[in-house]
Amino acid sequence: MDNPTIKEIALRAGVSKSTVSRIISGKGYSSPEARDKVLALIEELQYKPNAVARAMVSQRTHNIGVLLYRRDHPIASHPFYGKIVDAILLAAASLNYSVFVTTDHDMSYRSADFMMEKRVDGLILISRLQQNVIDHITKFGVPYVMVNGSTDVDGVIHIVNQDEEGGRLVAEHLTRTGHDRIFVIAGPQTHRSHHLRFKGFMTCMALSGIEVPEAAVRYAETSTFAEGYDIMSRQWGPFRAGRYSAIFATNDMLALGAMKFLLEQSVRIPEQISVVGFDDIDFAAMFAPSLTTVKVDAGEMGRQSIKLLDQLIRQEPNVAHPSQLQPKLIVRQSTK
Amino acid sequence: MDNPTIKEIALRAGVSKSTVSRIISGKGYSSPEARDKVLALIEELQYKPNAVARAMVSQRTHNIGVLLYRRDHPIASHPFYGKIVDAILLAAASLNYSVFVTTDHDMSYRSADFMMEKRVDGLILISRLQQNVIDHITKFGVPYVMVNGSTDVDGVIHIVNQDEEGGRLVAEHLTRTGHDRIFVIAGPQTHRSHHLRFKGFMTCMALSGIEVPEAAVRYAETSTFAEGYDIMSRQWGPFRAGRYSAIFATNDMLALGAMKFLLEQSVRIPEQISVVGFDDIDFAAMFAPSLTTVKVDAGEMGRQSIKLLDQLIRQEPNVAHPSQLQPKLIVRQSTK
DNA sequence: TCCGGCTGTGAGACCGTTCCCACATGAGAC
DNA sequence: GTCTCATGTGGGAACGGTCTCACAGCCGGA
Repeated sequence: MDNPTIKEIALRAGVSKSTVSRIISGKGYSSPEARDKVLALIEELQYKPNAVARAMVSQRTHNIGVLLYRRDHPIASHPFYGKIVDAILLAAASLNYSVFVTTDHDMSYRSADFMMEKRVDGLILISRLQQNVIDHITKFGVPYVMVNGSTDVDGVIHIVNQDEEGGRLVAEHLTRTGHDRIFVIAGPQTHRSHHLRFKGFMTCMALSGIEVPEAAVRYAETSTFAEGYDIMSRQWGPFRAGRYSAIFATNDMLALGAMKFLLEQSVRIPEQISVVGFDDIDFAAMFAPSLTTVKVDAGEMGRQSIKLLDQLIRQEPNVAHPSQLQPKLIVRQSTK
Repeated sequence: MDNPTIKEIALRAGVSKSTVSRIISGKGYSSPEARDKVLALIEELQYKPNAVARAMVSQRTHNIGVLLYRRDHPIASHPFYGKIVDAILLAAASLNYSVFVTTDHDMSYRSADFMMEKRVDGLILISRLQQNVIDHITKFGVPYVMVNGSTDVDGVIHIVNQDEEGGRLVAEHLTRTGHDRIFVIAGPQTHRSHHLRFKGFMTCMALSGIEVPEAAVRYAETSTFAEGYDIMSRQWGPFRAGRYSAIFATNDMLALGAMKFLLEQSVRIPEQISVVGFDDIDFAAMFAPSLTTVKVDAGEMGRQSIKLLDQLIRQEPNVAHPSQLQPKLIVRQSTK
């Protein structure tokens, strides 16, 4: 039942464990006879090298940790972050890394410390990590990259979308399609991406000479569907009065929540109100009507993150900081 | 930069590594003076025990592997399986397990073998694993549990929903609300849950004396949104003619796809057609109109799976096979 | 003939823990 | 005064690999 060891193989093959090791790793000399015998035994005994023992001597586990911060529940199943995780999993496998996925709550150091005990080769930090957690991790001296984090930290590889540009794309699309009374639902401004999307949008609107008054902006506490729905329900008065012709929400969840409320009030989208979101989560395309949004390439974020992390781990000389990802406007049924 | 070792601590504290080890583990004797000194050094040097070395001697890694099978892309981000993974992650952390998440494609042994090399303490298999993969894993002698797998395997702990009962709930709900012309979209019948949901539904309908003719059933190749949409678009003729008053799809994705198509044809839901899904993924509640469905407690599945796996790992004498989870009908806007 | 290089092999240190065992000290029982 | 027993400590094997080193043959060239 127990896993056979290299010693076991050596014993049966009548050679030393050094020889077996050499044959397995393929470096150093070995005679064809020894090779055949050992290889046959490996097959027969279903020998699987013990990665723990290997890690012990090589000081490399070939494991990496993914840390997600969670406040509002969804984590792996989050429609956006889940996509990043998926891409990481796939890309990591192709580079022979195994991935610990872990979700840090209540901003403790617990998961991070845990990953350190496990001696991961590197870390990927996703979403909003508190600054103190980042400082804590930095002290370990383990390579890490951030993905779509809440803030930029100097010198840290940070994979992000060109969110400001994305905001601009939205403004452009809405103004070009004739909207000038736009309501904005701005997600948590403490988060880099919500902030920049909002900023990019506002800047571009100002440049177009279209005013977005203070009253037309609502700041959301969270970036959830429920929050979008709530905000819209509280704004129902002005909307019924025809004050606005379009809505921009800084992420899809907020946009969909808002849409849901409007549809329940029998508002026709896009005939009466146009809606634009941001992220292009799967559900954006599935909603009825489907949501016009800005695509953030979560898959590419995941792939880049582990590619860069791998370079850091292997200590490649000059790891290029990645360029920000290009957002892309996706026009669907919710705008006209 | 390098992590301090127990030896380092011992040297600085002027004691042997045995003593340090004893103090850290808390078993065996140690003097208060030694304890103070060692504990202070641990704090000062930020000593973190090396889990790799620990695993080496204890033959327990405290790592578990989660294997997901993926054919159609979504994995961690899958609205249903992602929920299970989330619950696993949380529950595992509370039992001090770290979790490797891995996604097996093209039914290879690769991920499974990889997990074995990493010497995980146990495995959780989610969704459709091919029988040969299961056999392969069984040979390792590593404890594992299945969650919502495609087939029941004898003697294997398998955490599933009472899908047949769920199908019954749907039939009951639809007949009670006066529907007798029901169209069914049945997901892949090779998958246990789709099959049982369908079977439970049909059995109950037959008992109610309401016929569901062959022509009113369409079998889906996959269980995706796109498939639901496609199937409905191909059935548009009969629907337009008013042939059916309700739809039951064996999961939410299929149901939502179907609804999306109907809404695009300006069909009013539920006034003209009622729709019922199965799973209660997050989107079901968010869709407009929100979807009546049967809730499958993915969170509970995740929690049970690691609880049971832990018992298997710790070799507790009699691990009770879990009872199937109770499904619950959730009536929302899509039915009347 | 001797020497150097290539081929093939095994002994043993090492990675960072845990744990068993030996041993030393002091107190209390007889 | 010896014999326990509790307390405290350190040495060293073991876990399963990798890797360095020493060494033994053999061949060819000087």
